[in-house]
Amino acid sequence: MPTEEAVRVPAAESGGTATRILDAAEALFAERGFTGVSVREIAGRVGLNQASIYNHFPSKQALYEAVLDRGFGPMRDLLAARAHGLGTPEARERLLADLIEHLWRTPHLPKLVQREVLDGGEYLDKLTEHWLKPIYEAAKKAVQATPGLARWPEEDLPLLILGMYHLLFGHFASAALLERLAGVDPFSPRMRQAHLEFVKHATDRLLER
Amino acid sequence: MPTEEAVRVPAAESGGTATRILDAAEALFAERGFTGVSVREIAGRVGLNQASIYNHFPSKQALYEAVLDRGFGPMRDLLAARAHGLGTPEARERLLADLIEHLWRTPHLPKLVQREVLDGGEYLDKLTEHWLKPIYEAAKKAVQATPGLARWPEEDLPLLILGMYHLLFGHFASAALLERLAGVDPFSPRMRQAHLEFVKHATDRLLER
Amino acid sequence: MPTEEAVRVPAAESGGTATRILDAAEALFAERGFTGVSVREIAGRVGLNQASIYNHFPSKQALYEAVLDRGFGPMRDLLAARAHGLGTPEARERLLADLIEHLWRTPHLPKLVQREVLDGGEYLDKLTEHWLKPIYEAAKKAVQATPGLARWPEEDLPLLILGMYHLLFGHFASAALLERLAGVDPFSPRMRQAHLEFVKHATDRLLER
Amino acid sequence: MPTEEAVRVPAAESGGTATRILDAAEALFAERGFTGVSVREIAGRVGLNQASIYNHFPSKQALYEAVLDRGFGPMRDLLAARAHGLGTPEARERLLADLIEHLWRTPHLPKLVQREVLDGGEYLDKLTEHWLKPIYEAAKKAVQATPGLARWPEEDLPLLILGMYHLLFGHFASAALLERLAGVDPFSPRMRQAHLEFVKHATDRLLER
DNA sequence: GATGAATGAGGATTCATTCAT
DNA sequence: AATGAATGAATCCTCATTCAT
Repeated sequence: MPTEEAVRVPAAESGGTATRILDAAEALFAERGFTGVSVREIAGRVGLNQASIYNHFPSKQALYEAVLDRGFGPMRDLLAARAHGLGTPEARERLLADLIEHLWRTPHLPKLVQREVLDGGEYLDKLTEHWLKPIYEAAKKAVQATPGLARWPEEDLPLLILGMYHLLFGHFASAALLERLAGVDPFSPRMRQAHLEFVKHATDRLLER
Repeated sequence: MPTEEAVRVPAAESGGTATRILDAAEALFAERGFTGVSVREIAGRVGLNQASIYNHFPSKQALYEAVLDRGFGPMRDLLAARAHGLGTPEARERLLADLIEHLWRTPHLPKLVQREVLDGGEYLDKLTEHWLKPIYEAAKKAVQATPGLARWPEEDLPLLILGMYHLLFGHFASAALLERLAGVDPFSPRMRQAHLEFVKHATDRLLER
Repeated sequence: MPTEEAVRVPAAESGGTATRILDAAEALFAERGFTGVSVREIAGRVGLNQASIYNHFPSKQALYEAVLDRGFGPMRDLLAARAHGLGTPEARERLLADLIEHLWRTPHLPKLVQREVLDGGEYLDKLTEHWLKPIYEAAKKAVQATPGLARWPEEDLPLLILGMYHLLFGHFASAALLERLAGVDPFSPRMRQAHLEFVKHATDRLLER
Repeated sequence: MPTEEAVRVPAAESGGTATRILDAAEALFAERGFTGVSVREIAGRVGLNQASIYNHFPSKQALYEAVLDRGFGPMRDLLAARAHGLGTPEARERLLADLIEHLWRTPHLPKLVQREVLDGGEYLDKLTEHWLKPIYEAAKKAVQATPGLARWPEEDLPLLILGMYHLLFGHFASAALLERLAGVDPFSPRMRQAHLEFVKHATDRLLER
C-alpha cells in the first residue's frame, strides 16, 4: 500500500510524484481496466522508469486500490455531510447538483466503479463495505422520507435506488455510447447542464407522485 | 433421419466445438473482460488444448468479436420486429417484457456491452453502427410518439433514452452491486419479476404525463 | 482443389500430387530455407490441407531431403556422362554450356545447395558423399588434364575448383545481389547468355596459360 | 583512472551485455539463419534469461539488424579508405590482402551476407543501399581502370565484379564444402595463406591481359 | 487420398516484480 | 528517489505431427 507520505500528498502538495502516478493510473485504469494497463505504461505516462513505481506503491494491485481509495474519499465525505435532512425536494436537488458537480471533476470515478462492479472482484467487497453501503443506506433513508414514495412497492426500493445510481453514473460510464449514438460531446458544458437537469427531472418523476 | 439432420443443423451451425468455445468465451469475457481472460483458460473450460482454439477462430480478438456478434443477433432481430407501432403504453410494455425476458436468457450480454462501452475500443464502432444505433433510433421514434413527452426538452431526449437503457441493462451489468448492497439475489425469479415491474413503472413515470 | 487430371499433367506420370508438393516445397525452401517455411504454407501453395502432406512424405525433413534428392539426380547424371574426356577446351565449353542450361531449368537448386552448405547440417554429409564428391572428383581430374594448369600450385587445386563452382552457382544463389547492384534482371535471356559467356571466359583465363 | 575509463569506453560502448548478446547472435545467425535461431538460445549462450534480451534490443529482428550493422561498419570503412587509386596491381593486391585479413577476423560476416542475399528480404535493400552498393561502385571504378579489361565485354562487368566477390566471400560462406570435399580445414593458417594467394592469382588472371 | 480437429512443444514477446547502483 | 538490468511466469500464437472420418 502507499506510504503514509504518499497518501498525505494529494491534499497538501499536489506536485508529488505519488500523486502524479495516481493521476496517470486513474486515467488509464478507467480507460482500459486493471488488466488492460501495464505498470510500464503508467510509468511512461508519468515520465518514470517502471521500477520507480515501486518506490511509491508496493504493487500494481496496491496502486489500483490506492486510486480507488483516493477517488472515493471525497465522495463519501460529500455524502456523509448530507446523509440527513434529505426529505425535501430542495435538499435532494442540492445534493444531486453537488454530486454531479463532483463527478464532473472526477469523471474517471464512475468508470472505475463500473469496472469494479463488472469484475465483481475482491476489492468490490471493501468498496461496498466502506463506501457504497453507507451511501446506499443514506439514499434509502432519504427516499423513504419522500412523500410520493407510497406508489412504489417495498421490494422495489433497492431497484429504485440503484436505478437512480444508474441514471447518475451511467452518463459517465457510458459516455462513449452517448457520443456515438447521439453525436454529442458528453463532456461539453452544455451536456453537463443538460445532464444535471435531466437527473433532477427524472428523480422528481420517479420519486414524486 | 434427414429430418433429424435438418433440425440439428442450426444448433450445430458453426460446429459443436465452436459453439462450446463461444459459450465459454462469452461467460469469461463477460466476467473479466477481454484482457482479463487468457486463451488457455477458455480452452481449459471447454476441455481443449489452447492450440485447438485456433482451429476454430483465427485469433483471440476474432473469437471475442464472434461472441458479440452471436450475442447481438437475436436482440437486434427482436427489436427489428417491433421498431414500429410503439406509441401506446401497452406496446411499450410488451416490448419491455420481451426484452427483459431475452436478457434473462442471455445475462452475459449486458456485461459484454458495458465492458465494450467502457473500453471505447474499435469494436464499439461496429457495435454502434450495426446494432446499437438502429435500436437507439427505434427507441427515439417510439419515445417521440409518446403524449407526455412534451415536458422533456428536446435536448434531453438522448439522455432520456440512454437513461432507460441504463435502467434496463444496469440491472444485469451491476448485478453484483445489487447483491451486495441489498442482500438479494438479482437473478432469482422473484427479482426477475420485480425488475420487470420496476422498469415498467419507471418508464411510465419518465414518459407519461 | 485441383482435379486429378490437372495433377497428372505436369510431368505426365511422375507421381501426381507428390510432384506438385515437391515443386512447391522446392521453390519455398530455396526462397526461405528449411526453418523459414512451414508445412502449412507448402500445403497451401499446392491447394492441400497441411495434413495431406503426410500422405506423401513422412515428415517435413523427409520432404526436404526428397526435394534435394530429386534436384540432384539429373545433375549427377549429366556430369557422370561427361566425367571423362574433358581435357580439351571444347569439351569443357560444351559441359559448361550444358551445366548452365540445366541450372537455368532448375534455378532453385543452387540456392538449396548454398543453404545446405551454410547450415552445414546433417544432410550435407549425404549430399557431399553421394553427389558433390563425385562431381568434385570429376572436375579435379578434368582440371588436372588441363595444359595451362602448371601455373597453379598443387594445394590451390581445391580452391580453384570451388572457385569455378562459385562463379557458376553464385550467379543463381546471389541473383538478388546482381539485381540490386547492377539493376539488371539476372534471369533475363540476355543475362543468361552473358552468364554463359562470362563463365566460359573466366574458366579459360583461370585454367589456360 | 579517467584514462582507463576513456580507454574502456569504446569496447563497452553499447554496454558490455549488449556486446555479448551481439557476439552470440552473430555466431548463431551466421550458423543457422534468422529463423533457425531462437531468442532463448541466444540468451542461453550469453547466460541470460530470454526476457533480458529485450532490455537491450527491442525485438529479434532489431537484434539481427544490429548484428549486420555492426559487422558491416568496419568493412565499409576499410573500403572507403581505398576506393581511389586502385588502378595498379600492387594496390589491388594490398586491398585484397587487407580484405581477406578482415574477413578472417570476422568470418561470420560472409555467411550472414550470403544468407541475407538468399533470403532477399527487406533488410537486403538497406544492406545494398548503405554498404554493398558503395563497395560495388568502388570495385567497378577500380576494375575499369585496369589495362587488360578491354577483353571483357561491357555487359560482363557486373558479372566480373560479382564473380570476384564470389571468389572472395565464397571461401567463407562455403567453408563446409571445402572441408568435406577436399578434406582440409578452411580456417587453418595454411589455408588462409593459400586462399589469399589464390584470390590474388585468380583476379590477376581475370583482370590482366 | 484428403481433411478437420486435436495437441505438446516451442515461437517471440510482455508481464509484474526485484535489486544493485 | 530513480533507474538499467535481470528474471520467472505468462501472454498470444504457430509449429510439425497425429488420427478418426
